[in-house]
Amino acid sequence: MERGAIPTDEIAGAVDVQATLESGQTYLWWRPDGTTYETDGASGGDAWYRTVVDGDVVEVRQTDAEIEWRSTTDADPLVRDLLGLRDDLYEIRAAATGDDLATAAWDAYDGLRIVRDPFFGCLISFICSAQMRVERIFAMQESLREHYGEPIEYDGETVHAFPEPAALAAATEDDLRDLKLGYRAPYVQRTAEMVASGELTERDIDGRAYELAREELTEFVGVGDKVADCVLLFSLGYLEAVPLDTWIRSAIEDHYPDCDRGNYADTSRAIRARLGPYAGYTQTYLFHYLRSGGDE
DNA sequence: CTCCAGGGAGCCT
DNA sequence: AGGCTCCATGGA
Repeated sequence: MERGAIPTDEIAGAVDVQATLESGQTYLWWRPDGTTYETDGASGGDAWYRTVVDGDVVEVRQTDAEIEWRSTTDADPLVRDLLGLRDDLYEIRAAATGDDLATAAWDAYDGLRIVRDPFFGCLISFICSAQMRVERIFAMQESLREHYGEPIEYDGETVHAFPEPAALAAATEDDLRDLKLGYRAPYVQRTAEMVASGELTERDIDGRAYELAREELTEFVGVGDKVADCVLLFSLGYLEAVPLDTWIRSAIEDHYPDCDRGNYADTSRAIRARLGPYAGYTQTYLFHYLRSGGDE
């Protein structure tokens, strides 16, 4: 096992690992100590978090002046990527053009960064997110890992990676329904099949102009505009992407009513124009802030 | 009991 | 393009 630490003062802007990993933007990290998000939220400040990327286990925790990591590999560059530590939060916040609500959200969770999840895991987890509570989305991904993920021996225990596309493609709809995926089961199976067969993959999407990339993503089964935006924002680094979910729609209704243009594409353009070039960043702060009851 | 959760597909006009 | 309706599951 390799270990290392990234001094926080090397990072442009604040870092808050707990806010980053528990704000509902990624479902691919978990606490290896078994404590859960939400219920033990206040105690997660110095907890370890674990994920698996390309067969390597990666663990991080935040201490006073460092982001500490342990891994099966030299994970320093990987951790910087995964947690958005390369984002210049000073610049990003300076470019944010919201209102009092946006300012309050940024102030409340300073240091929350946009993650860069691996593409396939991000895609599947957000397909699962449809009409589902945050806590249960975590549970569904854990179930997928335990049943279909490659086992890795690590520090005396067995850790399961997120399933490979071929593994989920080989599952049947009924298999996945048994894992309580509900009507999302066939979406997950068919999308996994598309990736596994090469019909549509990350390479066909990453790098394309934002709106084209979003449209392309909706070719996956179970992926509409909202889930596509989540993948663009939380995996591929399209920081302008604003997932229009129930929470941000409510915020638009209350705080930016003129941005509601009646359809997804036009409302998206209007809210992006309102929030600035890193609109997805502000959206994620708003989502976490509103969902945590900060607007009360 | 009803209502709802980080929506999307299928079908209709 | 825009407007239904249905879709599983579990907690409030």
